[in-house]
Amino acid sequence: MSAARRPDRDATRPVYVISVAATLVSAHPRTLRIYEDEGLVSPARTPTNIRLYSEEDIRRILWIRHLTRDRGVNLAGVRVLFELEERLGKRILEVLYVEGTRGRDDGPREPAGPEDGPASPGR
Amino acid sequence: MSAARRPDRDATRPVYVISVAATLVSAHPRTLRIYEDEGLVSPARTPTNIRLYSEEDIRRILWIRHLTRDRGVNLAGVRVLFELEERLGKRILEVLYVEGTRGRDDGPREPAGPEDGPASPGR
DNA sequence: CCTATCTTGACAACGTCATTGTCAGGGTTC
DNA sequence: GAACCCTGACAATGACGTTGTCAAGATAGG
Repeated sequence: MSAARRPDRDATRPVYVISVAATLVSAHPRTLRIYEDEGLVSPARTPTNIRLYSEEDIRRILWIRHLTRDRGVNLAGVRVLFELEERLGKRILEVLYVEGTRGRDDGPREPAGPEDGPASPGR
Repeated sequence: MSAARRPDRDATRPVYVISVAATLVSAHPRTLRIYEDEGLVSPARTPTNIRLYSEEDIRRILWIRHLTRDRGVNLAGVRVLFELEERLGKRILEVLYVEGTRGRDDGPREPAGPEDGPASPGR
């Protein structure tokens, strides 16, 4: 599983409908719609207006979940952080994970995000 | 010394007691103590345990006020932002102000760099 | 000495927020 | 036709930010 190296399996490819996406991030569909209303994530839409989340969208949402649940940051804070990330180039948040995983064993392993390991939520 | 031109006017010099500091940032003394409990600011203390805020402390607090009141960020978010700033070296927050002046010109001249700029919140 | 201000700790009120949940009326998918 | 999606609304729950006060004691300055 998780063998995604096919070119056609782009992480930006919209594939998950909201119920699946919600399951993937352990949140209520309602919550995902709220994130979208708040401008924190922008899933693609089918020609008939159905939301489709890509792998990147999922990762971005996992960032939001991490920041809000583990760090106690509210959505306004998440917005500022994303805004900052967008302005300062890329992954500045990744720096947080190094500390977020508490424990000083400088393991070169992946920051171990909520699940797969966060990658910059570039939209 | 490599210090500023005037040791007497060092921005790190502790001078304001809590009531004065509270007035300067338009907050209740209680609020400043909370900021300290949250580890967001660390004013110096006299040998007899009285809090003394420096100009830098004041600026740091003004940042907190701006982020919380104008941006809606909670204290947990402020903590993450400060942490990020500390880790990424310099004033990353300053970037926010460039955009912060967009939309509503709330331009809080106080917090940002009316004098020297955010001057990394230091500790 | 006296009075104002400081200290910590507790408790509370007020408004806001994050999240989940549901109900409605209607469209889409298979 | 059943299961899912859409938007919009309303609400409950728990937590947070800020201000405010009360207490009992230490400190500063005239």
